[in-house]
This record gives sequence, C-alpha cells and structure tokens, in this order.
Amino acid sequence: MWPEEKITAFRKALLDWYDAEGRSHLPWRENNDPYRIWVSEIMLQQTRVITVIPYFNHFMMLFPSIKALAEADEEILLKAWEGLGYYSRVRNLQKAAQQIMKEYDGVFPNDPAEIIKLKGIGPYTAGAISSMAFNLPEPAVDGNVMRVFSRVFEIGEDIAKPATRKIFELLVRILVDPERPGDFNQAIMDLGTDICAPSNPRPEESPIKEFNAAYQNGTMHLYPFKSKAKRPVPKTMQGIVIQKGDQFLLEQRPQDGLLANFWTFPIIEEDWGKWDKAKKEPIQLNFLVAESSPTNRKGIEQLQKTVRENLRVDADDFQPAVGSFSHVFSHRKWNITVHHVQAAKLTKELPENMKWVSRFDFPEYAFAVPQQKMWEIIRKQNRNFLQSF
DNA sequence: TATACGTGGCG
DNA sequence: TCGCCAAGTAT
Repeated sequence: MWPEEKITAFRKALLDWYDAEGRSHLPWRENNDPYRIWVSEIMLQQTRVITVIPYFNHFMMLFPSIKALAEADEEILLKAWEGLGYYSRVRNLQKAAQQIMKEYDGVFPNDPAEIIKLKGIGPYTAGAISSMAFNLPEPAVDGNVMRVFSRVFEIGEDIAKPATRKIFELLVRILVDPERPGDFNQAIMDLGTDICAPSNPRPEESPIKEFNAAYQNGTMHLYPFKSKAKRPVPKTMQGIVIQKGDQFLLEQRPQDGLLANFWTFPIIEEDWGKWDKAKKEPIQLNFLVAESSPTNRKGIEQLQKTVRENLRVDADDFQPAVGSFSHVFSHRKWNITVHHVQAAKLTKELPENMKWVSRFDFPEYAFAVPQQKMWEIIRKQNRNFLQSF
C-alpha cells in the first residue's frame, strides 16, 4: 500500500476534482436524507443515472416517506417501477421499509451492521448509505470502483467473480477519506462513469492520472479483467392476444421467477419435449405456426387447440401471426410471435391466474416491456381500421 | 460459488 | 444484428 502522504494526496486530488466536476445536481444529492439515498441506490443498481432520474422523482412524489412506502399498495408500487427492470428490487424495498417501521421505529438505522440486514441491501448499498447518509468511512464497491482501482493498482483479478469485490473493499477501507467518505465514494463512481469509463477511457484527463499505475505503465488495456458472460438463451414463444369486444384475456405470471406477478397476454413457450400422451404426438407449436398460410392451417389449428385446452378459451377466427419481435433479458431471449384472435365467448371458468380486462383499464396495470411490445403490435394493427385504438 | 433477475444504449 | 455494459442482491 502507498505511504500515508500519497494516500492523502490521492484523496485531495480526487475530492478537489469532485468539488469542481462532480455531478452535484443529481436529485438524490440534494441532501443527506437516508431515505432518498437508499431509494436512489436501489434504483441505480445495474441501471443508468439518466434512466433513473425521472423514476426517482416520481417515486419520491408517490412515496415521500418510509412510512408511505411501507403502507403502499403493491400494484401502485409495481406501476411506479414499470419499465425499470429487476422488479424484485421494489418488492424488497417495501419489505425493508416495513422492517424499518417495525424494528427501528420508522427511523433508518445508522449502523452498517444493521443496514445490511435490510432486504435488498447488500455490501455495496450498505456502504453507499453508510458513507453518504451517515458519513461513516465504509467502502462502497461497485463496478465503477473495481474498474477504477483495477487500473490504479493494476489488479488483474476477475471482477465478474463475487469474491473479487472483497479485495477492493480492503483497499477502499484504507483509502477512503475519513472526513468525507460519502464524497470519496461518489467521486470514484463519477470518475468511473466518464473519464475512467469501460470503453474509450480518457486517463490523460483524470485528476488521479499520476496515481494510475496502468496508465503510467501503458497497461490500461489489460484492466479490468472480466470473464465473459454467457449469452442469453433463445426461446421461441407464442403470444396469444384474445379479444372479446373491449375485453382482453390477461394471465398473471407466477409469483417467483422472471417478471414475477406481472399480467401479460398469455405467452406459450414452444416445447419440443412435451408429448400429448393421449394422441401420442408431440405438441410442436412454432415450426408449424411459422409455416402457416391460407392453404396450410395445420400450425394455426394446433395453436388453437392448445389455446382451447390450456387457456380454456374457445377462440374462433384464428388468424396467422400479426407480428413478431425479440426481447432480450439478461439471461434469456424471447422470440415472440404474436397472434390476435377473437374469442367466441367469454369463458366462465377461467384458471385462477387469468381474467378478462378492458383495454381502458390497461393504464392501471404494470406491464413489463414484452407485454408493452405485444400491445403496441395490436394497436398498430387495429389503428388501420379502428379509430378507437 | 454460479446463476437468476430487466432494460436500454452504444460501438 | 450483436455483444457488452450500468451505482448488485438473493439464493
């Protein structure tokens, strides 16, 4: 580690730059309110600042206090997070708010050991809140911090591995400015956003270039080392939009897993391994659907049969696909073919997780992006001949 | 420890 | 089009 004088000089160079060039205008930097800082840090997990700003302002208006958040209706909560992604974040946010109301009398705890016990708060966020809201000299190590210091100290450990974070925490615990820990942590992140960016960094403009070993040694291209992520697994899906007048059939997804609890038009995954035991034939939706035409309706009929059996909806007038699109998640990719059919009648006995919803009530629902894309296809299709869409 | 979990932007 | 990236956490 550096001698004490060098550490002091590093802190000064960084904080002088931060005072002059840091992003002091961000809405969650208006004050040191732990609630605001907490909400912002959760939103900022794996999410860009520019994306977060409008969500943050709206969220604080809807839920201005920990108490308001703890008591919020879950539908309203999810709607406020609509489009941000990683939706378990907002569920955990509310759970933590309820934890604070119950265990800490509604006052955000100021002890790192207590903070990290809150749902959805891990080592990074605990350090961020501790340092920014309570001025405690805690490390807040995120991707930016690992990138900056991997270059400064030429650390070649794989930053994709969870264990690597601990190396940087040890480092930052020593380096962090004891007088201004929150500003120190934010300064590193501001630096990592632009000057010390992942691609096309400009180290010659950096306030700490004299401290940057990789820059001095011409090894910038080697740091940070990050192992490759696996590419998303493609899945072939059929999106089934079933309409009866103003009503559309929506299905609520399971409470765990991808897009948990979200309402969507039914989405059927192609399953080549699934066999119809009675008929002794595979249920193969997609390749048949893809080949369907006015003269070859086998695939469409297969789909219609599946809809009747699985969704318990007797849909007539089954048309070929009205559109398609891809949606990439972090770990999988949906290639969705969208079908629009008119229901012969409203089925009385729907499965528990399905219901008919008027399209005029759609604005009250939180729709994940795949659902929004499906709805956009239907709207465009209908705008051609229906003014009301 | 490795994997699940969203979305949008950029080269 | 595609791969990578962004203020991570839960399990």
